[in-house]
Amino acid sequence: MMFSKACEYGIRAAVYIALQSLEGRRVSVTEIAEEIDSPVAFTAKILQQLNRNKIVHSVKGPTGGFEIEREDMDSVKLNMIVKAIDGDQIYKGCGLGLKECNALQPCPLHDKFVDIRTNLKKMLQNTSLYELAMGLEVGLTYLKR
Amino acid sequence: MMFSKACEYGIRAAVYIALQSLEGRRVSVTEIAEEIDSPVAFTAKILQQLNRNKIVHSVKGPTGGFEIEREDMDSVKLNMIVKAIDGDQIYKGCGLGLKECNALQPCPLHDKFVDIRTNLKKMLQNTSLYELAMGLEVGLTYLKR
DNA sequence: TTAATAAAGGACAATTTTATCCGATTTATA
DNA sequence: TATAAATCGGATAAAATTGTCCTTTATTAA
Repeated sequence: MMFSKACEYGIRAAVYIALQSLEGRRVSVTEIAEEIDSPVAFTAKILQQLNRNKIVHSVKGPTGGFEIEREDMDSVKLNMIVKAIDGDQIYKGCGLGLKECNALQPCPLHDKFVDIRTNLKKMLQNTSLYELAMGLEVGLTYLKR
Repeated sequence: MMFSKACEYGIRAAVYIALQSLEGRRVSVTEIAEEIDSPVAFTAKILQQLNRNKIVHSVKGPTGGFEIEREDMDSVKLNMIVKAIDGDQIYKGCGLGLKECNALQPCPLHDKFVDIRTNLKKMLQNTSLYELAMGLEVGLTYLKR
C-alpha cells in the first residue's frame, strides 16, 4: 500500500541475502524466493535492479548467487532500495496527485502530508540492512507469512 | 503513491463539492472533473461509490448533481473516503506485504511502520471535509496543477 | 405529457504492474 | 574442454488499475 509489490519483495530479498551473507553463504534466486515467499522469476528481475544499483552483489555460474558485503549492510539504507525500485515518487509526489504541489501552491492536504512523509523519509534513511538482518537472526522478526 | 488514483480523485472531488455546497451550489460531474482536472467518466464512477457510502449526496435529473450537507462536512473525515475507495489495507496491511504481520510475528519493519501509520491514521481521522474546503475558499490551497 | 438534463450502471478498452518463459552468457569444476 | 549451474535479458502473458462509451433511469420544467 505504501511500496509497490516489487519494492516489498526487494526489501525482503535484500534482508534475507544480508542475513545469509553474515553466515558466509551466497544464495540463489530460487532459495531467496522460497524463503521470502515470492514469485521466482519476478524476484530475479528485481534482484537485477538491485545489482545494477550496487545494493546487492551477484556472481554468475556454479557456486554463484547473491551476496552483500559486510560493510554494505551498514551503508545500504532502506531509502536506497526504495529509490532503486519505486523511484522518488514517495519523496516528491503530491498526496492528492497534483503535478505541482508545494509550499507556495499547496494541495489541501500538503502540510499534513509533509509531516508524515518527513517521518517516513527519516525512518528509511536511518534503517540499515544490517539492523534488519540482525532482528531476523535473533529470531525477533520474520520474512514469511 | 500512498492512495490510489481513484482515491486521490475521490478526495479532491469531495472537497470541491463541499466548497460549492457551502455556496449553496449543486455541481455536475462534468464541472467537478473540470475543476479538479480528472477524467470525467472515471470520476463519475468514484462519485457513485462515495454516494453509496453516504459521503456525498446525489440528485438525478435537471438541476441535479452532487452536494454535501453542511453537517456532513464536519462528520465526514478523510479516513472514511479512503476506506470507501481503497478499503482498509492502509490500516491493516503489512509494510513488507506479509499476510500475517503483528506484534507477535512482526516483519523486520513492523515497529517502525506502526509509528508512521499511526500518525497517518490519526491525521486522516481528524481531518474533516469542512476543514479542507475552508482552506480552498480562503485561497490558501488548490485542487489543480 | 413531452423533452431535456443529470446520475446510474454495464460493457469494454488502455495502461500499468505483476508475473512467467526461455535462450544467451558467464563461470566453476570434473 | 565439456558440462552443468547460475545470473542476465528479452519477449510475452496475466491481472489489476485506470479510463471510456453508451444505454437506462430518474426528475425537472415547459
